[in-house]
Amino acid sequence: MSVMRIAELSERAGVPIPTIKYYLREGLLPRGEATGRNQASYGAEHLSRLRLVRALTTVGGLSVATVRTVLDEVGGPGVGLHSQLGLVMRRLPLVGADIEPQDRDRERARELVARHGWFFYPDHPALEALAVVLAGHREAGHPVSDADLDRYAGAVEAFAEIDLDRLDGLPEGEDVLEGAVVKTVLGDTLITVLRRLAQIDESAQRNLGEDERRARREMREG
Amino acid sequence: MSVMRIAELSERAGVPIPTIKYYLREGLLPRGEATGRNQASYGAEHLSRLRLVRALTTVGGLSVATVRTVLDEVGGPGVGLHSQLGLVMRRLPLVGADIEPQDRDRERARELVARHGWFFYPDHPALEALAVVLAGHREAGHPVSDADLDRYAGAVEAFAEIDLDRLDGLPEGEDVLEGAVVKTVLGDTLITVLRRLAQIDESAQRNLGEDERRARREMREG
DNA sequence: CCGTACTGGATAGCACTGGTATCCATAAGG
DNA sequence: CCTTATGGATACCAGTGCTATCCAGTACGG
Repeated sequence: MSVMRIAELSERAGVPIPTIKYYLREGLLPRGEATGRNQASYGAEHLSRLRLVRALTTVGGLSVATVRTVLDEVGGPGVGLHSQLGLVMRRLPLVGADIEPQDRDRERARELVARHGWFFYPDHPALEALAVVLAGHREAGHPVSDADLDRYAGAVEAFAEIDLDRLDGLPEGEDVLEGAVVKTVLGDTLITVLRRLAQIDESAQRNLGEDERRARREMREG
Repeated sequence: MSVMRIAELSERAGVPIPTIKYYLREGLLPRGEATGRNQASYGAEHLSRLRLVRALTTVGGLSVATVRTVLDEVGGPGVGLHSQLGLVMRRLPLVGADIEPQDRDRERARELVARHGWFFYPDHPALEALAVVLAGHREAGHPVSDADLDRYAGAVEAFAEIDLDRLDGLPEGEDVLEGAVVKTVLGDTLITVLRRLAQIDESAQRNLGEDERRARREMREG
C-alpha cells in the first residue's frame, strides 16, 4: 500500500507519468529506492512530496526552478530554525523586477519600516522589492501615499502575527520549515483571494441599495 | 513635447521599440494618430498607457493577454461604476487551477463567507478560487483550519476597507476604474511584500534575544 | 533635391518554460 | 515465455513574450 511503482504514484497524485519523470530529472522529487537495474519503488514520502510540488507550482505560482531551490534549502543542513527560515524566505521571488526604482522609492521603503519599528536586514530582498512595487505604482500613474502605505502596513501586522502563531503551533519536528514555506507561499494566494471576497462585500455595502442587499441575504438564507 | 514618434516614446518609457510594436500588435497600446501613410504620432496618453502596461505585467505579474482583456473592459461601455468594476475584477486571474477542489473545499469556502456575513455572488470565480486554495493547502499536507481561516478573513476585512476608501478618494473621473485595477493588482504584490517584511519583524521578535535586537536597533538609529 | 536615417507595419524567428513522446534494454508477472 | 510495464535518456512540442528582419514610404541635414 505505501510502496508503489510509478504508475500507482501517478494514479494517486493525479500527475501524468511523463511529468513525474520530468520532476525526477529536475530534482524536485527524489529518485525511488532502486530495487534492480531498471526498477525502483516509491513510498508515501514520494507521494506527499509530489503533491507538495504540485500545490506550490499550481496554487502558489512558483516556477519549477524556484521549487527546487527552496526545497533544497529546506532539506539542507540548518543552523537553527530562525536563521534557516530566513534563508529559505530569501529564495522566494517577490516581484519580476524589470523596473528600476528611484532612490526616493528606496528611501520611502526604508522610512516605512522605520516608522513601524520593524526589525529589518538592510540588504534583504523584500526591502528592494518594496521599492520596486512603489516604483511600479508611481509609473502606473497611481502612486501610493504614505498614509495608505501606513494603513496597509498596520493591517499586515495582523497577518504576520497569525502566520507566526501558525508556525509555533506546528509539532516540533522535521517539517516545520516545509510548513513555513507552504503557509507563506500558499498563504499569499489565500490572502489575495480572501481580499477579493472582502472587497466584493465592502463594495456591495457601499454601493448597493439596502433592499437589494436584503433580497440577496434572504435568497441566501432561504 | 507631448507629441512624439516611436523613438521618443521608447526612450521615455524605457521600453524597446520592438516591444512597443509588439504591444501595438497585441492591442495593449492604441495606435498613434496617423499623419501619413507610414507616420503616426503618439501623445502623453500613449506614454502613460505604456507605463501602465509595464507595471501591470512586471510588478503585477499579469500576462499580456490578461492586460488586454482587462484594459478592454476598462475602456468599455459601462453601466454604472459598481457593476462595471465587478466585471473587470472577474477578469483578474486568481489561481492557475489544475487542482480540482473536493465538495468539502467548496463547502468550507461558502461557510466562511456565510460566517463573516459577506455579501457574495454564488457563481463568482473568487469563491471557486478559495476552494482551490483550500484544496491546495490540503494536498500539500498542510490544511488550513477554520480557526486560522477566520483569523485571516478578519484581518483581510481591514484591507478591503482601505481599498475602498482609496477608491472613494479618487477624483470622480474617467479613470476610477483604471485606478481600481491598478490598486487591486499592484496592491496584491504590495501586500505580499509588506507581509514578508512584517513576518521578518515578528519572527525576529519571537526568536532573537533581546540584546541582539537592541544591538540592531542601535545600529539602525546610530 | 538628394542621400541617409528613421518610420509604421508585417512577418519570421528565438529563448525559455513546462511539459510530452519516443525509444531502449531490462524486469515483472500471468 | 511472451506480453506488459519500468526506469532512464533523449528528442520533441506548444505557449509566451519578446526580438530581428524586411519593406515601402517619409523626414530632414547638407
